[in-house]
Amino acid sequence: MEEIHLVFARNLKAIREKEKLSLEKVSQLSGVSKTMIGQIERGESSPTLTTIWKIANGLKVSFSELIHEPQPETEVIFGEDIQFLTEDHGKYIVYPHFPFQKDRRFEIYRIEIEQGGTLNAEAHREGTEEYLTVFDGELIIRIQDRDYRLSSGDAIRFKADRPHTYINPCDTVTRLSMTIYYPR
Amino acid sequence: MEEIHLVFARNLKAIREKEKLSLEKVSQLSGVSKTMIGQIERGESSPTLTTIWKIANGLKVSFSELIHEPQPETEVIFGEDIQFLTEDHGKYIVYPHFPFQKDRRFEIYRIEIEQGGTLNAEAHREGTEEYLTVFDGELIIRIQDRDYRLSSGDAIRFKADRPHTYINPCDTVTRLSMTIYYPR
DNA sequence: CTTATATGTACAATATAACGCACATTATGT
DNA sequence: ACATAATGTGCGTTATATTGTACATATAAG
Repeated sequence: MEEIHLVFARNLKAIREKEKLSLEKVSQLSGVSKTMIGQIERGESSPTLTTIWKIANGLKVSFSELIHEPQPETEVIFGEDIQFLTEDHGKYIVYPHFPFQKDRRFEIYRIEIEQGGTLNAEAHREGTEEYLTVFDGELIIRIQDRDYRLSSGDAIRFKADRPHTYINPCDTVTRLSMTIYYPR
Repeated sequence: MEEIHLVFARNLKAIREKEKLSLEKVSQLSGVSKTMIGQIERGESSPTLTTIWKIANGLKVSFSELIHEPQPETEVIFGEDIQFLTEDHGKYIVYPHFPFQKDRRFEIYRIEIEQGGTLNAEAHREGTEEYLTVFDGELIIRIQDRDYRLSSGDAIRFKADRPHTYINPCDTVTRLSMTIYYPR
């Protein structure tokens, strides 16, 4: 996921050049200093909400035009490029393949749990659902004192707006796909 | 026009309370400090683009949900409440009745020009148009060496993407309505 | 009532956004 | 070529966004 302020930077510069405006002109139109406009365009600064507003008004463009990242029709994410996260002393590894995007309502992760690895997850927002598919090993999902044991090839859907626990009961690694859906 | 960060503040607090989340929880979800969340909600801070992003992601809400100001069906603007601007040593007074809004494409001002008042306006963006209606006095609009003289009751539309000048040639005040339209 | 826990605010310290000015470089005109 | 203006960047200063800790108040538990 590209840094948001770099998206902003690129969009701002594109709009400015499309309108054939100088930094000075944008500065006058928006009431934001020329220096700051330059820094923002170069991605050296993450503008404040009020300055974003000033710029949007000065340029007569919508907020979303400035933060919109053009989505390619096809997108490839290579595993080695993903910045993963770990829990439970490195035994629980999360690969965020498709993080949340405002216009979608879900995000997709890949999870690896080493032998004996465990993770206690807090309750998510009301109505949130999780969809898990196990690819390798065994997985126990504990939800409200109920245990569900899944093997490779199994899948489960459950309401994630309550605490739940992921457990790898075996001595082999467990690998699974996780999709989280946020309603509304 | 209400300050944008106050709109953000209200929306954030509304969403948080709707979800029954504490400041602490929002902090964990977003990775922004509890203190900062509190300050933003109280309108004491104008958050940075990156923190706006963090909050939007943590709460799984769209950017626009946080900056959207619910528009009442009917809105009354009292002249005395308007913060006016002056040019030409106070002889040219601007009352911004309906400033630009992203989803609209125009803004409406009321202008008063004292006797002998003059304003040289820079060229606006390509395609911009102005619609003027004179209510009192006389007005001369100078566009590319052409003078257009208007009296009370007259109106004019012209392309404002070039320099133009407003002149009150009389010894009485000139009052007019100005609508600026931004294409695309 | 007392103790513990949670929730929101006040405060001091730090990081960084924002500004004004000066500089280097590039266009523009004569 | 030269002067002039315009454009974008570097720098020091100021303003403020952000954080962590401590505090106050409320809420729940015993």
